[in-house]
Amino acid sequence: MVKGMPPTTAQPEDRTTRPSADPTRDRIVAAAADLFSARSFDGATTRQIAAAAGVAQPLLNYHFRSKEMLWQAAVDSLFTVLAQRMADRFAGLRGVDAVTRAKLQVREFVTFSARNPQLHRIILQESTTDGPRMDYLADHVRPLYDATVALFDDLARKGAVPSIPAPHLYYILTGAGPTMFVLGPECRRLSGLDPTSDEVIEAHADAVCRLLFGD
Amino acid sequence: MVKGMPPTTAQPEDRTTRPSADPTRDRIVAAAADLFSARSFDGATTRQIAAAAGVAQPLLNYHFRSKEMLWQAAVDSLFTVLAQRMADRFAGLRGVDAVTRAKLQVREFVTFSARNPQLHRIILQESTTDGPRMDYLADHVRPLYDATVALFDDLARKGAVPSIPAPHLYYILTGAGPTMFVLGPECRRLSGLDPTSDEVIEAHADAVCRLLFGD
DNA sequence: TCACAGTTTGATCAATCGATCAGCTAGCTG
DNA sequence: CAGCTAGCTGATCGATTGATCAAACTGTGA
Repeated sequence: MVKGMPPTTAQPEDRTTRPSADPTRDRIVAAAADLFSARSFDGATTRQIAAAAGVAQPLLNYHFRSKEMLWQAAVDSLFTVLAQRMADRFAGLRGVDAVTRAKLQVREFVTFSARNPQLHRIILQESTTDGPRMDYLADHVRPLYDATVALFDDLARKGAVPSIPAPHLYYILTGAGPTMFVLGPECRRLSGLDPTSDEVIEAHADAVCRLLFGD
Repeated sequence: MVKGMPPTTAQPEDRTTRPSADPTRDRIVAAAADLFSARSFDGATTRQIAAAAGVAQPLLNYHFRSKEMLWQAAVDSLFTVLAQRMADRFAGLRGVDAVTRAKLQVREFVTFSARNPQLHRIILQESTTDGPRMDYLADHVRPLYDATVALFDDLARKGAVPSIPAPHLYYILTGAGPTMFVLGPECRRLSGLDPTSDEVIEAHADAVCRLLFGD
């Protein structure tokens, strides 16, 4: 039973330039993120993911030990992209006053979630099941939640947003921002708008900021 | 796992009924609505639904021809309850002026979605897959969408809500209202609030109305 | 009373799921 | 060169899926 030892976890310390597994791994993770977000954990099959990545199905169990751990790797990559994006945006606003910076951060959140609805979809899926995968997600979301709540508390003190308890404001923002894009297919059918177009995304960011900040 | 050979129905009243199908059918539909919303179409198995309804699994194929049609029956029942609830609320507000009536309707929508998140969860699940089941849902949502857009257009003309294009306001409302409760398990972990408690629900309805209507 | 029809169930089907295993390939190492 | 090993695949496993079928139960009408 003990054969070639499968790499247990995703340790970036592997400096091997062998037949280089990393590109293949990345393709699998990207395909997994897409299919898990589109069809949910149960709905996406390992064969579909393998086909989308252009590899054989057993390779998923080779690189990741199970479907569950492949899901975790996909979630990790999505959170990494989101955190990187928000950090970049924050770093680029060093000199700006707090309220203007907050407005731009909200805009960034809306536009990012419009073009990357996968993470929101996965969180919505797992939140209904409420299993151990929800624990995993909550640990990733918590830093973002804490930072956002602190931001809203500060803005409310400054009078920039209505004095609504921060947790409620948080769920109003995370609902009002991405829902139009998470429900993209529905939105297209009902309103005729294309939720992937730049104009619609900008208009929605305008709407959310207008409602939150008053103008 | 109670599998008595006599019918396992724990019904205290067995007076008149022949094996009439309707009560059993209703139990199956209710169990299907719960499990489909909690675990998605693929995640919920027909055996789980049958067990929750207290019947054998082949009975689902007897009353409904397939899993797909059972899902449609569950969706129908959820939409029927929602439409009935909103119609009742609307009928009870005959003499009230338009703006006050709109505020109370928004409150009703928020509190209803808080206590009945199943429908929102199902729509969110299917919107990511975007298959024929999304067509089925869109046809049910369309009347609600049209009515809400017309309402927002009227409110914007009256100056009661910010002059934001109605489709964007619609998705802001359908996002800001139910998301805290659709993400109930996440909300409990991150904020410590109980999204099923009356106080939290009322506070969220306050917050949404405050943001939409300004006061 | 008895046969009939609507309900319900246990047994079981083919299909598909995630996972495992042995074996093939290719590149580095000595 | 030969040997080794990480990367990868075809074949296949047991478990579970939705669905089907014959048989059994039960109240009702004749």
